[in-house]
Amino acid sequence: MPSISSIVFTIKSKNASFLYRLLIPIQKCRFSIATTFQSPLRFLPVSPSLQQVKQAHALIITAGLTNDSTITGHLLAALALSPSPTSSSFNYPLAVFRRIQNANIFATNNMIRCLAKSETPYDSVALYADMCRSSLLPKPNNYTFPFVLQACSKVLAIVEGFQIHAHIVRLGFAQDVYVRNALIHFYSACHRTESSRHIFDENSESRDVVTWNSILAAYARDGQMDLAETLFVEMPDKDVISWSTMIMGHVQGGLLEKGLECFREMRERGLRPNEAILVTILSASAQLGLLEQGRLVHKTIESLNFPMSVSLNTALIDMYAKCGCIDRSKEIFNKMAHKDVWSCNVMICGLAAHGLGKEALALFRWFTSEGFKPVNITFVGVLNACSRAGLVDDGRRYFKSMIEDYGIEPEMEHYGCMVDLLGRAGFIAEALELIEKITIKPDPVLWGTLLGACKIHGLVELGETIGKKLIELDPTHDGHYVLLASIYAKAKKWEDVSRVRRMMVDRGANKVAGWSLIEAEGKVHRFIAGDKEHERSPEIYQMLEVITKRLAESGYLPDISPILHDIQEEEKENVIKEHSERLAIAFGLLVTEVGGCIRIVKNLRVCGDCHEVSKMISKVFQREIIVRDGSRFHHFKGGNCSCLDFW
DNA sequence: CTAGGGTTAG
Repeated sequence: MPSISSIVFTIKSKNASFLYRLLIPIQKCRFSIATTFQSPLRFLPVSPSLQQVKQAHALIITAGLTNDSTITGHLLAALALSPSPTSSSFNYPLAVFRRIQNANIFATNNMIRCLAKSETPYDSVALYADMCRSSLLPKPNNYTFPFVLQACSKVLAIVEGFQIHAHIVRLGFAQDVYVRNALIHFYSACHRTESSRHIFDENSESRDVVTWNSILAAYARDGQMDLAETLFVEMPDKDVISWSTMIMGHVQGGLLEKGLECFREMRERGLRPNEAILVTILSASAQLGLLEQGRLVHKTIESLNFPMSVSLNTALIDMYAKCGCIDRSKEIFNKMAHKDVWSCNVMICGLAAHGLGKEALALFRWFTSEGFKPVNITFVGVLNACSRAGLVDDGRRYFKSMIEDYGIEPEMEHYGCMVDLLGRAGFIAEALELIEKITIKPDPVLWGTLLGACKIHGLVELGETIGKKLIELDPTHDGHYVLLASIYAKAKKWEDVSRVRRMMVDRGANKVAGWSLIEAEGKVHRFIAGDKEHERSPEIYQMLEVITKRLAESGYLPDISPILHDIQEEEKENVIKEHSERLAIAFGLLVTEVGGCIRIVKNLRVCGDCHEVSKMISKVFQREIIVRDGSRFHHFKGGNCSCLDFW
């Protein structure tokens, strides 16, 4: 290693930018040695650490080159590309920039770039304004605009952006691809999608992949995926960003299947996904509960030798948890060398959803002992865990601790957890008191939760009061009618049941159609109640008969209370028998290997009778059945359920 | 020296 003085000597005797050669480790270079010797700039690593930049800076100082515009410009460029924050307490790049007496355009542009990436991007716009009016600063050129527009996009400086657009036109940079791309991005960030499109259309010659990607992103941000799709098909060459823009646009817009399909198409073309795509696709698989799809993505990650980051591991943990394999989630989580708040939150929430309240709380205790700081969502998981495990005292304690020890303002979700926890455990008065204490407008969801508690505890009168109130509040929400009806049904008040049912029909409440899905033979099979569309429908109905017969032999009597009362008794039994999850289970028994696990995903909550039947099937047919319903997991095994019939 | 997506939890 040469001494500093010899380096300085070398620099002085050769040229200033030669020092990069000495500073940057060879293995971090972007290009081969042969090309790097021709251009010293290329010795910069892709994103230098702050320490590396400071080493370079130290050498610049000792070499007496702090007034050199070009070398300082390179230093500022390195700072802009550095991943570490450079402007927390004092502005390091600005201090460097101020050392130059007559900054050239190169150094000034890089200063604008640093400010645009800083925590105060508006300063970037301010410096641009200075450039325009001060004779001490150079005039903007084509490189200036992408940087300053990036700042405008970040802080949504619409008016300033408009003015800058005018400058661009006046100074004759309106045809520059980079400038145009930056403008499209700026208008998109300000939700001026039509303006983005206008710039895109203005010049069909001056376009590159980024131009196309920018307009795709503009439409995706605006939720206009149909228009994005049209352009996506039209565009000449697509890169990985084009695909990721489309995939993420679909998934974020709720078109989960579309996102998966787009991913499949990309893979068929032999393209390598990036991390954002993989995380998004795992999230889509998780939301849909498609375990096989999720597993396929996991295998893809492995076969690509993709580097496993914390976020990718977190996405996998979440996917396995939401697809019913909480054990796989635990495995991945335990193997992770580095964990963060997010991965722990996902794990805590996953454990809670699977009814593993005690494990969730144990993890939370580990989490705090490791010095992680819990956030609002952490407590949603913790309170849910308490609720599922029936740990009322712990729940009260954690709720208090959240506010007092961690200074987290409770949100509606936290109150929801508390009302659920108290109501479920029978502390109805306390739950009521809590709802009434909340000064902000009480959420119908909270009352709905309490209504659920009334159902569990058979509180007809209170349920009636709350139910009526809720129906009045939102007559189009079908869930409230259903809950109220089932409260009446539980009390065998059949007239009231049919009255509420009729009311629901008359007022045209948006009834959400219930469905259940199961993955088998590489396909997703979705059933609705009484479904006869499936190609193996006859066999499925035969299987239902077999189930009914074998359950009857072991003493099962169907509970007809949850359904319409004004139909004949036998009919009722049939309607229940053909609930979508029953069809899915019957199909599962047909197609999965003997003794294998059956996994079902439902959009609504499991009804009491289906819950009972699932338990019985798990015993009589000796099958593990895992059902993900609208709010939690049920693991049926040997005649029991993990939710302990408490849901 | 220029640009684009920035994902994941309730």
